[in-house]
Amino acid sequence: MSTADLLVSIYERLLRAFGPQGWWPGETPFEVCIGAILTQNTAWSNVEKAISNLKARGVFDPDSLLGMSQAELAALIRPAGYFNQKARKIRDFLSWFVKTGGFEAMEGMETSALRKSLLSIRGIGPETADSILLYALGRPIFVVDAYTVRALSRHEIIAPDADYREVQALFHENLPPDARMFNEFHALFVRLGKTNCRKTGPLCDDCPLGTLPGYPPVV
DNA sequence: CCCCAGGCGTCCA
DNA sequence: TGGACGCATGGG
Repeated sequence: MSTADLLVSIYERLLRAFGPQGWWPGETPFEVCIGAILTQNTAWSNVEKAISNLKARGVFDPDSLLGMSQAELAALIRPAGYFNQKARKIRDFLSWFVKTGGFEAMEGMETSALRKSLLSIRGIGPETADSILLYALGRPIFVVDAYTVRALSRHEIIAPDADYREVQALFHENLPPDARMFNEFHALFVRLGKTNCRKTGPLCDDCPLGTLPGYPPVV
């Protein structure tokens, strides 16, 4: 079985097991950007609390958020954890966002150039940048996260210590650049990880991926 | 009490 | 380049 067929097979199994996930769990591209920063190494339930604090205050827009002090912002996003760091990250992102010209300007930028620009923002790393590209802007960029790496490595498709670029290349080089499919695929990895793919111990016997027997490690 | 969550920057070899 | 560490709340 080719690597491409293997990846498609995984996608189909996850989709059959869990159904469409309907990501991103936010209403607007702006909310995706803020959520992507807030969810860094943090449970989504905590991010929801932080975002609802901002909405309740009526400050969930670039100008209002930039208009308050970093300490005020930090207090509002406290439930999301790392609140001092994330307050600075949000401010740095929003400064960039305004300077760049907002979503209208971003739409006009080439994906690779936009990705580089996002990565130049302090606090925006590969996963956060790619989440914005895919889920806020609909670019065909595959998002790699801890769940993705864990699932793939536990099924011996990648090495446990494979780096971000390597894992992303596995998808980019073996699947058509379909943003809708990348969207659903990554969300399904998260869905899988939340219940079925523990860090250690035996593979779950009810794993939708089964044992995927006989596949040599790809990477 | 423990462990973990949809990372990232810094420091140091 | 890459491994260790700090950042922090809330849920199981």
